[in-house]
Order: sequence, then structure tokens, then C-alpha cells
Amino acid sequence: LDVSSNVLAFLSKLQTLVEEASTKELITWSQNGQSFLVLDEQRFAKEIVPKYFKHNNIEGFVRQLNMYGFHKVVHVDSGNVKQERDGPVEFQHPYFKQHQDDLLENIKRKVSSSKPKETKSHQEVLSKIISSAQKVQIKRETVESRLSTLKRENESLGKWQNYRQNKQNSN
Amino acid sequence: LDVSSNVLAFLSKLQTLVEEASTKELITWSQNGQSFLVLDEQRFAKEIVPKYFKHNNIEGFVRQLNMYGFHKVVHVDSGNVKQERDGPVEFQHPYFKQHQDDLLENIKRKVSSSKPKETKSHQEVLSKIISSAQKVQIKRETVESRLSTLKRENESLGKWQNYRQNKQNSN
DNA sequence: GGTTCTAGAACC
DNA sequence: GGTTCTAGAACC
Repeated sequence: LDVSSNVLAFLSKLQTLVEEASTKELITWSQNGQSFLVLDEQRFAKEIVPKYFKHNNIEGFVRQLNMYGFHKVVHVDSGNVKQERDGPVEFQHPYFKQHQDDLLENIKRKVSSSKPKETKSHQEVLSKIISSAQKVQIKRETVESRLSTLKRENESLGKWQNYRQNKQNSN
Repeated sequence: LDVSSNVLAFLSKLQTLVEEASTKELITWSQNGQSFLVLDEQRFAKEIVPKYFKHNNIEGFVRQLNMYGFHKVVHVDSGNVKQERDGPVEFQHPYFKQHQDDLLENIKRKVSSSKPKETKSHQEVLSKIISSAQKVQIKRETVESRLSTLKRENESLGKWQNYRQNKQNSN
């Protein structure tokens, strides 16, 4: 973690990789410095990646790029999208540009967030259902308490009725 | 689309690839025939994949496997998960086994579905909550009917009580 | 239905 | 925060 410039570990490594002259053959800035190129994914993954990361595949590298908001640059040739096979791969981020290190601090890693994407809407639905169930529950409890009151009254009246009945019969 | 055996295009191709003697060096059944192995992802992607699919990368192949319910077999070595670098990659599906072509028809491609992934589990949770709410509702209705019965009895007794009371007073 | 880019989630 | 497997979604 590069604490001095408050830039996260991944970005520091990426920065180094893209600037470094020794890796220029496999990863470097594009012509205009607005994006960077991985010139040979295979070799890059096997030769460079393991020196900087805990793996040697391109997927993990791309996953990290996506986590930091980088996007693959899709090349449009004459109207339709066609990536030539095994050609260079280009990635871009609005705050990752050559000679503009001051922008780097604006790059934020996306939060992993334990909550899935549509949890919110489901959460709302659940809240409503639970709230509704609670109202039913409360109404039931109210009714039950009224029931037990009436039951007691009924028993009292019953006893009194029996008392009157017995008295009547004994007369 | 292999209409004759009702097996989808991808599965037919995969079947061929795994059985084929000529590709045995890069993709073949595992020892016990319960899974299949890609012995060299790099070479497989570049040499075999483009002959069968419209691309030459392993990602597309893996995406299709996942779409059909295949799972990567993760090897556990001495307690912790460790995949050796550039070793064979193993995939498995309960209905994709050597010499058991009759099972193939059970393999279904996952529907793209507008519904997100966890709809099912949420659906289950919702079902339980709704079912629970319904039970509370029914219990409430039962109690309410008992209540109205008791209420009627109570009123009758009350009237009788009043009758006795009045009679007593008038005596 | 197939391919690609990106994201979710589990596990580290 | 990093890595891996799997899925979502757009586009074909």
C-alpha cells in the first residue's frame, strides 16, 4: 500500500507496470497517453503478472481493473465491433493518464458490499410484507385479549346462571 | 443444433471434443470418466477452441460451461485450496459422464431470464413469509369467529341476567 | 443460443 | 484488499 501518496496497492503496481521501461514490450501507455495497452496477454500473464500479483492469469488482473473502474476499450472497425485475434488489449480510466499522476487519487475501488444489487427493492418488498404481517399479528393479539375477557365474563355469567338454575330447581 | 439427439449445439461440440482422439492431448475425460480435463488452457484456447467456436479464448468456453451448469473442480491439497500454476483444469457436470450419453438430455442451458440470480432464494423466503402470514391470518379468523360466538352467548346471558334482575327488582 | 465485458460473492 | 469461480447483461 503506497501510503505516501494515498494510492492503493493495485494502482501503484499498475502505475509502475505501465511506466516501467523494462516491461514496455508487454504493457505500456497508448500513443496519446489516454489509455494503456497489454500487447501480448499470454506473455504478460505468464511473465509479468506473477512478479506483481499472487497469480499468473489475465482474469485476475482484469477483475482488479474492473474493480477500480477501468474499462476495456472496444475497437470499432468500419461499423461493427471486431477485435482482431491476439491483438493488443486496451484499458482506460478517466483518472489514469500519462503524466497526470495527480488524478490518480480520484480512483476508488468499488466497495464489495455484502448487499447484492437488487437487495434494496427486495428489502422494500420484505419490509412491507413483514409490516403487514405484524399488523395482522397485533390485531390477532387484540382480538385474543378481548376473547379472554369475554370468556371470563361468560364463565362468571355461567356460574351465576347455574346458581339461578339450581336455586330454581331446588324451589 | 443437433436435432436428431435433441442435444444442444454446445453440448454436441463438447462431447466431440472430449471423446475425440485427435484432441486427447489437450482435452479428454478424466481417469474415472466422471469429469473432463483441459490439459493446457493456452494451447487449447488457441488451437482447438477456434475450430469449434467463434472465438479463441478460454473465457468464452468457461462461460458456456457455466451456462450449462458445469462446475470447475477445485482441487484441495492438504487442507487448503491450491491450484498449481498452468496445471490441468477440470470441469464436471452430474449429467456429463463417459459412456453415459443417455444422461446428456438432462443438461439444460440456463435461461437468460430477466429475473436476477437470487430470485429463487428470495422467492423461497417470500413464500415462507407469506405462508406464515396466512397462518396468522387464519388463526385470527378462527379466533374472531369464536369471539363472535362467545359474544352472542354473552349477550343472551346478559339479557337473561337482566331479565332475572328486573324480575327480582320487581318482586 | 453464442460471445464479451463486467460484477457478485465466497474465500483468502 | 486480492483472487477465483460463476453469473448478469448487452450485443451479436
